[in-house]
Amino acid sequence: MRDTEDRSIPFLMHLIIGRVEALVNKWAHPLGLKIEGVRVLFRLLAGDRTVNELARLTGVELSTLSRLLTRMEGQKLLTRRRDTADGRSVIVSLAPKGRKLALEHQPVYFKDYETILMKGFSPEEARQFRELVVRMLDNLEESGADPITVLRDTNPRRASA
Amino acid sequence: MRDTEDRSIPFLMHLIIGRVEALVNKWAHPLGLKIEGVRVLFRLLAGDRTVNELARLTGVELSTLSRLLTRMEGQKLLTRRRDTADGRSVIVSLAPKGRKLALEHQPVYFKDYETILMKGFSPEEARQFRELVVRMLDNLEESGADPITVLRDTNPRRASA
DNA sequence: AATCAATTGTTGCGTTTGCAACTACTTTCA
DNA sequence: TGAAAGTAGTTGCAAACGCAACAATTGATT
Repeated sequence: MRDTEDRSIPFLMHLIIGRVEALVNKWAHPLGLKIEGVRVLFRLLAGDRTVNELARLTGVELSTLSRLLTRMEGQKLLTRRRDTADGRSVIVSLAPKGRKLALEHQPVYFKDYETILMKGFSPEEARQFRELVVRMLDNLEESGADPITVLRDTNPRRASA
Repeated sequence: MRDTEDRSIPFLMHLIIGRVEALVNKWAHPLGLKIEGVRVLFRLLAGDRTVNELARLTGVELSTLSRLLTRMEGQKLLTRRRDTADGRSVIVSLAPKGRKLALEHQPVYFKDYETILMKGFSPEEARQFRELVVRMLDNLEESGADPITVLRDTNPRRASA
């Protein structure tokens, strides 16, 4: 007998994400990072961000992120400085070492994991999957889940060097 | 400027799952459970399981699951007993209170979250999405990720009462 | 201007996590 | 049969987590 849960879409997606993130973590381990750290690096490649923005954009809880940033600062991957325009905010930027790492790995990274997942997908299937996923996010938002700000992201503080 | 990550399929799915599980957790909180606990209950509805099987089927790490089971046993939701046939295994069964809870909530649960996600999907779109998700799981497995045993589940130890 | 509300980021604290070590039991195979 | 290898489950431990409380700053209201 087969449980109902077996073919539940949220559960299957949960499984997929779990495996993908395990793969990414294994990949990122030699760099001294976990997947959240990788996400932060790649985000910053587009430009500086406040801690809050990073939290929204990466989906990492604020206090967790704060501590993660402390660690990554210790690894010389990024820097934090207080915003002179708004004294509450802290602006996070890539340090040279972090930029190098991000630039080196970003292109492969994104391509690889999508390639694995979508192997054997026709271009039309890939396109449609992507569209359905975005519609799911919209549906979620309408139904009272937390807003998903990534999809209407604002510009970073300062473009990447 | 828009980051590459914004439209990365794994990241978008990560966001979806995060929101869905937050919703489920909010829903499950009055029951004294979190989403993993809910999954365990629903699994057991189909029949008894060893701890190992439950871990594979729910995607919860073994030691985490062991402790979760201890808590749920304390809540009188389930029982544990050693397998007489194989003295290493522990068989987990629903207690009356847990069965009641699971029976009450399972039908709504699965329907609800899929309904939210797939709102506005045509039957054809829903069918195709499901198919593509399953193909993703297969792709993952081929590419060296941990096996995803859920899709070829064996029978439970003993059918549900 | 003065107060009150709201926002940003960090830290304290109790809980939870996952790895590794461990015990207990079973299977293998020489 | 009897050691060695393998498997199931629990627990110790250090690290990580999220909530709530907090200080610092800015915005709104009068």
